[in-house]
Amino acid sequence: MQSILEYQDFYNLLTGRTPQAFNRVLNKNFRQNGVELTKEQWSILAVLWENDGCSQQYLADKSFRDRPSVTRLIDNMEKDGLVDRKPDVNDRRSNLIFLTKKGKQIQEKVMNLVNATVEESIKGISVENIVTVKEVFHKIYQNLEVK
Amino acid sequence: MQSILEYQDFYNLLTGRTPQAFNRVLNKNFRQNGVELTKEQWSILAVLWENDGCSQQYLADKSFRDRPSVTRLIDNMEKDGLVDRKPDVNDRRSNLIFLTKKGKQIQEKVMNLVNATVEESIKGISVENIVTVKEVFHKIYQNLEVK
DNA sequence: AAACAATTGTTGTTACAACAACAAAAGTAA
DNA sequence: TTACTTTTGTTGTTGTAACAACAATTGTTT
Repeated sequence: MQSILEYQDFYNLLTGRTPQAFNRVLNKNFRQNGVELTKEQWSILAVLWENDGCSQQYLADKSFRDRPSVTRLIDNMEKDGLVDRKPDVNDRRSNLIFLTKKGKQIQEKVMNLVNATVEESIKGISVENIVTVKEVFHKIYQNLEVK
Repeated sequence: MQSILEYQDFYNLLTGRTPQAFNRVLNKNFRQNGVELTKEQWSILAVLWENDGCSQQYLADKSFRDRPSVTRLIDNMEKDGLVDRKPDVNDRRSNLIFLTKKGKQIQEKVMNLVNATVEESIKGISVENIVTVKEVFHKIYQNLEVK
Protein backbone atom coordinates (compact mmCIF):
# COMPACT_ATOMS: atom_id res chain seq x y z
CA MET A 1 0.00 0.00 0.00
CA GLN A 2 2.09 2.86 -1.25
CA SER A 3 0.40 5.11 -3.77
CA ILE A 4 -2.91 6.90 -3.89
CA LEU A 5 -4.07 4.49 -6.57
CA GLU A 6 -3.51 1.50 -4.34
CA TYR A 7 -5.58 3.00 -1.56
CA GLN A 8 -8.37 3.59 -4.02
CA ASP A 9 -7.95 0.01 -5.20
CA PHE A 10 -8.34 -1.18 -1.65
CA TYR A 11 -11.51 0.85 -1.26
CA ASN A 12 -12.87 -0.63 -4.46
CA LEU A 13 -11.89 -4.05 -3.22
CA LEU A 14 -13.94 -3.70 -0.07
CA THR A 15 -16.99 -1.90 -1.37
CA GLY A 16 -16.70 -2.09 -5.11
CA ARG A 17 -17.37 -4.21 -8.08
CA THR A 18 -17.18 -7.71 -6.58
CA PRO A 19 -19.89 -7.28 -3.94
CA GLN A 20 -21.96 -5.40 -6.55
CA ALA A 21 -21.48 -8.20 -9.07
CA PHE A 22 -22.55 -10.75 -6.50
CA ASN A 23 -25.67 -8.77 -5.67
CA ARG A 24 -26.49 -8.33 -9.33
CA VAL A 25 -26.17 -12.03 -10.13
CA LEU A 26 -28.19 -12.99 -7.05
CA ASN A 27 -30.95 -10.58 -8.05
CA LYS A 28 -30.90 -11.96 -11.58
CA ASN A 29 -31.12 -15.52 -10.29
CA PHE A 30 -34.07 -14.54 -8.13
CA ARG A 31 -35.93 -12.90 -10.99
CA GLN A 32 -35.19 -15.60 -13.53
CA ASN A 33 -36.71 -18.15 -11.16
CA GLY A 34 -39.82 -16.18 -10.30
CA VAL A 35 -38.64 -15.16 -6.83
CA GLU A 36 -39.69 -11.56 -6.21
CA LEU A 37 -37.33 -10.70 -3.41
CA THR A 38 -34.71 -8.02 -2.98
CA LYS A 39 -31.42 -9.13 -1.49
CA GLU A 40 -32.23 -7.06 1.58
CA GLN A 41 -35.57 -8.81 2.01
CA TRP A 42 -33.78 -12.11 1.67
CA SER A 43 -31.36 -11.21 4.44
CA ILE A 44 -34.32 -10.51 6.74
CA LEU A 45 -36.04 -13.77 5.80
CA ALA A 46 -32.82 -15.68 6.52
CA VAL A 47 -32.95 -14.43 10.11
CA LEU A 48 -36.62 -15.31 10.46
CA TRP A 49 -36.11 -18.81 9.08
CA GLU A 50 -33.72 -19.38 11.96
CA ASN A 51 -35.77 -17.52 14.57
CA ASP A 52 -39.38 -16.82 13.64
CA GLY A 53 -41.24 -14.33 15.78
CA CYS A 54 -38.32 -12.15 16.81
CA SER A 55 -38.37 -8.37 17.30
CA GLN A 56 -37.40 -5.71 14.78
CA GLN A 57 -34.43 -4.78 16.94
CA TYR A 58 -33.22 -8.38 16.76
CA LEU A 59 -33.60 -8.32 12.98
CA ALA A 60 -31.65 -5.08 12.86
CA ASP A 61 -28.79 -6.56 14.90
CA LYS A 62 -28.61 -9.81 12.91
CA SER A 63 -28.84 -8.18 9.49
CA PHE A 64 -26.49 -5.29 10.35
CA ARG A 65 -29.09 -2.62 9.62
CA ASP A 66 -30.40 0.29 11.65
CA ARG A 67 -33.94 0.39 13.02
CA PRO A 68 -35.40 2.72 10.38
CA SER A 69 -34.17 0.44 7.61
CA VAL A 70 -35.82 -2.56 9.24
CA THR A 71 -39.06 -0.66 9.78
CA ARG A 72 -39.33 0.03 6.06
CA LEU A 73 -38.20 -3.41 4.98
CA ILE A 74 -40.91 -4.94 7.18
CA ASP A 75 -43.43 -2.42 5.78
CA ASN A 76 -42.75 -3.68 2.27
CA MET A 77 -42.56 -7.34 3.24
CA GLU A 78 -45.88 -7.06 5.05
CA LYS A 79 -47.45 -5.55 1.91
CA ASP A 80 -46.00 -8.43 -0.11
CA GLY A 81 -47.51 -10.96 2.27
CA LEU A 82 -44.20 -12.38 3.47
CA VAL A 83 -44.46 -11.49 7.17
CA ASP A 84 -46.92 -10.24 9.80
CA ARG A 85 -46.32 -7.72 12.58
CA LYS A 86 -47.81 -8.67 15.95
CA PRO A 87 -47.53 -6.54 19.09
CA ASP A 88 -45.48 -8.11 21.89
CA VAL A 89 -47.83 -8.53 24.86
CA ASN A 90 -44.87 -8.58 27.24
CA ASP A 91 -43.33 -5.36 25.96
CA ARG A 92 -45.64 -2.93 24.30
CA ARG A 93 -42.76 -1.04 22.70
CA SER A 94 -41.93 -4.07 20.63
CA ASN A 95 -43.37 -5.86 17.59
CA LEU A 96 -42.82 -9.53 16.92
CA ILE A 97 -42.35 -10.46 13.27
CA PHE A 98 -43.81 -13.75 12.04
CA LEU A 99 -43.40 -15.51 8.71
CA THR A 100 -46.60 -16.03 6.74
CA LYS A 101 -47.28 -19.31 4.98
CA LYS A 102 -45.82 -17.70 1.84
CA GLY A 103 -42.75 -16.57 3.73
CA LYS A 104 -42.16 -20.12 4.94
CA GLN A 105 -42.90 -21.83 1.64
CA ILE A 106 -40.29 -19.98 -0.38
CA GLN A 107 -37.42 -20.88 1.96
CA GLU A 108 -36.22 -23.97 0.12
CA LYS A 109 -36.38 -22.41 -3.32
CA VAL A 110 -34.64 -19.23 -2.18
CA MET A 111 -31.88 -21.01 -0.28
CA ASN A 112 -31.20 -23.22 -3.28
CA LEU A 113 -30.76 -20.14 -5.42
CA VAL A 114 -28.50 -18.49 -2.83
CA ASN A 115 -26.41 -21.62 -2.44
CA ALA A 116 -26.08 -22.01 -6.19
CA THR A 117 -24.98 -18.38 -6.53
CA VAL A 118 -22.41 -18.71 -3.76
CA GLU A 119 -21.06 -21.96 -5.18
CA GLU A 120 -20.80 -20.42 -8.62
CA SER A 121 -18.95 -17.44 -7.20
CA ILE A 122 -16.33 -19.40 -5.27
CA LYS A 123 -15.61 -22.01 -7.93
CA GLY A 124 -11.88 -22.76 -8.09
CA ILE A 125 -11.03 -20.99 -4.82
CA SER A 126 -9.39 -23.02 -2.09
CA VAL A 127 -10.93 -23.36 1.36
CA GLU A 128 -7.74 -21.93 2.87
CA ASN A 129 -8.10 -18.75 0.85
CA ILE A 130 -11.75 -18.36 1.77
CA VAL A 131 -10.82 -18.74 5.41
CA THR A 132 -8.14 -16.08 4.95
CA VAL A 133 -10.70 -13.67 3.49
CA LYS A 134 -12.99 -14.29 6.43
CA GLU A 135 -10.18 -13.64 8.89
CA VAL A 136 -9.02 -10.49 7.14
CA PHE A 137 -12.53 -9.08 7.03
CA HIS A 138 -13.07 -9.93 10.66
CA LYS A 139 -9.87 -8.11 11.55
CA ILE A 140 -10.83 -5.09 9.45
CA TYR A 141 -14.21 -5.00 11.14
CA GLN A 142 -12.57 -5.04 14.55
CA ASN A 143 -10.10 -2.33 13.56
CA LEU A 144 -12.96 -0.08 12.46
CA GLU A 145 -15.30 -0.86 15.34
CA VAL A 146 -12.81 -0.13 18.09
CA LYS A 147 -12.86 3.46 17.05
CA MET B 1 -19.21 -24.54 2.87
CA GLN B 2 -21.66 -27.14 4.07
CA SER B 3 -24.71 -25.73 5.80
CA ILE B 4 -27.24 -23.06 4.98
CA LEU B 5 -25.80 -20.91 7.71
CA GLU B 6 -22.37 -20.93 6.12
CA TYR B 7 -23.74 -19.79 2.79
CA GLN B 8 -25.45 -16.91 4.52
CA ASP B 9 -22.19 -16.18 6.29
CA PHE B 10 -20.43 -16.03 2.96
CA TYR B 11 -23.03 -13.64 1.62
CA ASN B 12 -22.61 -11.45 4.66
CA LEU B 13 -18.87 -11.62 4.18
CA LEU B 14 -19.08 -10.27 0.66
CA THR B 15 -21.78 -7.66 1.04
CA GLY B 16 -22.29 -7.33 4.74
CA ARG B 17 -21.04 -5.64 7.82
CA THR B 18 -17.37 -5.08 6.94
CA PRO B 19 -17.92 -3.02 3.78
CA GLN B 20 -20.71 -1.19 5.58
CA ALA B 21 -18.45 -0.48 8.54
CA PHE B 22 -15.76 0.84 6.23
CA ASN B 23 -18.22 3.14 4.50
CA ARG B 24 -19.60 4.35 7.79
CA VAL B 25 -16.17 5.18 9.20
CA LEU B 26 -15.12 6.89 5.96
CA ASN B 27 -18.28 9.00 5.99
CA LYS B 28 -17.68 9.88 9.61
CA ASN B 29 -14.09 10.87 8.89
CA PHE B 30 -15.32 13.07 6.03
CA ARG B 31 -17.92 14.82 8.15
CA GLN B 32 -15.67 15.28 11.18
CA ASN B 33 -13.16 17.04 8.96
CA GLY B 34 -15.62 19.29 7.20
CA VAL B 35 -15.60 17.34 3.92
CA GLU B 36 -19.12 17.27 2.54
CA LEU B 37 -18.80 14.35 0.16
CA THR B 38 -20.61 11.08 -0.13
CA LYS B 39 -18.45 8.01 -0.71
CA GLU B 40 -19.98 7.72 -4.17
CA GLN B 41 -19.05 11.32 -5.01
CA TRP B 42 -15.55 10.58 -3.78
CA SER B 43 -15.25 7.60 -6.11
CA ILE B 44 -16.15 9.85 -9.05
CA LEU B 45 -13.67 12.53 -7.98
CA ALA B 46 -10.94 9.90 -7.72
CA VAL B 47 -11.40 9.11 -11.41
CA LEU B 48 -11.39 12.78 -12.37
CA TRP B 49 -8.22 13.48 -10.38
CA GLU B 50 -6.52 10.91 -12.59
CA ASN B 51 -8.24 11.94 -15.80
CA ASP B 52 -9.97 15.32 -15.77
CA GLY B 53 -12.35 16.06 -18.62
CA CYS B 54 -13.51 12.50 -19.36
CA SER B 55 -16.99 11.45 -20.44
CA GLN B 56 -19.78 10.19 -18.22
CA GLN B 57 -19.50 6.77 -19.84
CA TYR B 58 -15.83 6.66 -18.85
CA LEU B 59 -16.77 7.60 -15.28
CA ALA B 60 -19.38 4.86 -15.28
CA ASP B 61 -16.85 2.24 -16.42
CA LYS B 62 -14.16 3.27 -13.96
CA SER B 63 -16.46 3.58 -10.96
CA PHE B 64 -18.44 0.41 -11.74
CA ARG B 65 -21.76 2.24 -12.02
CA ASP B 66 -24.41 2.38 -14.72
CA ARG B 67 -25.08 5.49 -16.77
CA PRO B 68 -28.19 6.65 -14.90
CA SER B 69 -26.30 6.54 -11.60
CA VAL B 70 -23.53 8.68 -13.04
CA THR B 71 -26.00 11.15 -14.51
CA ARG B 72 -27.49 11.78 -11.09
CA LEU B 73 -24.16 11.84 -9.28
CA ILE B 74 -22.93 14.48 -11.72
CA ASP B 75 -26.22 16.38 -11.29
CA ASN B 76 -25.59 16.63 -7.55
CA MET B 77 -21.88 17.31 -7.87
CA GLU B 78 -22.58 20.11 -10.34
CA LYS B 79 -25.04 21.66 -7.87
CA ASP B 80 -22.38 21.41 -5.17
CA GLY B 81 -19.86 23.16 -7.40
CA LEU B 82 -17.45 20.24 -7.64
CA VAL B 83 -17.59 19.65 -11.40
CA ASP B 84 -18.83 21.23 -14.64
CA ARG B 85 -20.50 19.53 -17.60
CA LYS B 86 -19.29 20.67 -21.01
CA PRO B 87 -20.57 19.32 -24.34
CA ASP B 88 -18.02 17.37 -26.37
CA VAL B 89 -17.58 19.23 -29.65
CA ASN B 90 -16.33 16.05 -31.34
CA ASP B 91 -19.28 13.89 -30.27
CA ARG B 92 -22.49 15.65 -29.53
CA ARG B 93 -23.91 12.65 -27.68
CA SER B 94 -21.24 13.06 -25.04
CA ASN B 95 -20.52 15.41 -22.13
CA LEU B 96 -17.05 16.04 -20.79
CA ILE B 97 -16.80 16.42 -17.02
CA PHE B 98 -14.29 18.91 -15.62
CA LEU B 99 -13.22 19.52 -12.05
CA THR B 100 -13.90 23.02 -10.71
CA LYS B 101 -11.34 24.85 -8.64
CA LYS B 102 -13.14 23.53 -5.57
CA GLY B 103 -13.07 19.99 -6.92
CA LYS B 104 -9.32 20.24 -7.41
CA GLN B 105 -8.56 21.92 -4.12
CA ILE B 106 -10.08 19.25 -1.91
CA GLN B 107 -8.04 16.42 -3.44
CA GLU B 108 -5.20 16.43 -0.94
CA LYS B 109 -7.42 16.68 2.11
CA VAL B 110 -9.78 13.97 0.87
CA MET B 111 -7.01 11.57 -0.12
CA ASN B 112 -5.37 12.01 3.27
CA LEU B 113 -8.64 11.05 4.94
CA VAL B 114 -9.13 8.06 2.65
CA ASN B 115 -5.55 6.90 3.20
CA ALA B 116 -5.88 7.26 6.95
CA THR B 117 -9.12 5.26 6.94
CA VAL B 118 -7.62 2.49 4.83
CA GLU B 119 -4.50 2.34 7.00
CA GLU B 120 -6.60 2.19 10.13
CA SER B 121 -8.69 -0.62 8.66
CA ILE B 122 -5.80 -2.85 7.63
CA LYS B 123 -3.69 -2.40 10.75
CA GLY B 124 -2.12 -5.70 11.76
CA ILE B 125 -2.92 -7.50 8.51
CA SER B 126 -0.03 -8.92 6.51
CA VAL B 127 0.61 -7.89 2.93
CA GLU B 128 0.31 -11.55 1.88
CA ASN B 129 -3.19 -11.78 3.30
CA ILE B 130 -4.26 -8.57 1.61
CA VAL B 131 -2.94 -9.91 -1.67
CA THR B 132 -4.90 -13.12 -1.09
CA VAL B 133 -8.11 -11.12 -0.56
CA LYS B 134 -7.49 -9.24 -3.78
CA GLU B 135 -6.92 -12.46 -5.69
CA VAL B 136 -9.97 -14.17 -4.25
CA PHE B 137 -12.17 -11.20 -5.06
CA HIS B 138 -10.79 -11.01 -8.55
CA LYS B 139 -11.53 -14.70 -9.06
CA ILE B 140 -15.07 -14.29 -7.68
CA TYR B 141 -15.63 -11.37 -10.01
CA GLN B 142 -14.49 -13.44 -12.98
CA ASN B 143 -16.67 -16.37 -11.94
CA LEU B 144 -19.71 -14.11 -11.80
CA GLU B 145 -18.95 -12.12 -14.93
CA VAL B 146 -18.49 -15.11 -17.22
CA LYS B 147 -22.15 -15.85 -16.78
C1' DA C 1 -27.86 7.93 -49.52
C1' DA C 2 -30.99 5.19 -46.64
C1' DA C 3 -31.97 1.90 -43.32
C1' DC C 4 -30.52 -0.23 -39.44
C1' DA C 5 -27.73 -0.81 -35.23
C1' DA C 6 -24.97 0.87 -31.46
C1' DT C 7 -23.65 4.47 -28.23
C1' DT C 8 -24.44 8.24 -24.90
C1' DG C 9 -27.02 10.49 -21.77
C1' DT C 10 -31.64 11.41 -19.55
C1' DT C 11 -35.97 10.53 -17.07
C1' DG C 12 -39.29 7.62 -14.42
C1' DT C 13 -39.99 4.35 -10.93
C1' DT C 14 -39.17 1.47 -6.95
C1' DA C 15 -36.35 0.14 -3.13
C1' DC C 16 -32.85 0.86 0.28
C1' DA C 17 -29.19 3.40 3.44
C1' DA C 18 -28.00 6.83 6.58
C1' DC C 19 -28.98 10.21 9.72
C1' DA C 20 -31.91 13.25 12.69
C1' DA C 21 -35.85 13.86 15.37
C1' DC C 22 -39.55 12.03 17.69
C1' DA C 23 -43.26 9.27 20.64
C1' DA C 24 -44.38 5.57 23.49
C1' DA C 25 -43.15 2.33 26.73
C1' DA C 26 -40.08 0.29 30.04
C1' DG C 27 -36.32 0.53 33.32
C1' DT C 28 -33.88 2.97 37.07
C1' DA C 29 -32.84 6.18 40.71
C1' DA C 30 -34.16 9.65 43.86
C1' DT D 1 -44.25 7.68 43.36
C1' DT D 2 -41.75 10.97 40.57
C1' DA D 3 -38.14 12.19 37.60
C1' DC D 4 -34.64 10.80 34.61
C1' DT D 5 -32.73 7.45 31.26
C1' DT D 6 -32.86 3.84 27.98
C1' DT D 7 -35.06 1.07 24.57
C1' DT D 8 -38.09 0.27 20.60
C1' DG D 9 -40.17 1.61 16.68
C1' DT D 10 -41.72 5.38 13.43
C1' DT D 11 -41.42 9.36 10.28
C1' DG D 12 -38.94 12.90 7.49
C1' DT D 13 -35.30 13.95 4.44
C1' DT D 14 -31.51 13.35 1.26
C1' DG D 15 -28.71 10.48 -1.65
C1' DT D 16 -27.87 6.36 -4.32
C1' DA D 17 -28.77 1.72 -6.94
C1' DA D 18 -31.05 -0.92 -10.32
C1' DC D 19 -33.83 -1.42 -14.07
C1' DA D 20 -36.80 0.03 -18.04
C1' DA D 21 -37.81 3.15 -21.57
C1' DC D 22 -36.54 6.84 -24.33
C1' DA D 23 -34.22 10.70 -27.49
C1' DA D 24 -30.36 12.27 -29.84
C1' DT D 25 -26.37 11.25 -32.15
C1' DT D 26 -23.06 8.39 -34.34
C1' DG D 27 -21.49 4.21 -36.76
C1' DT D 28 -22.35 0.51 -40.11
C1' DT D 29 -24.29 -1.92 -43.90
C1' DT D 30 -26.29 -2.28 -48.10
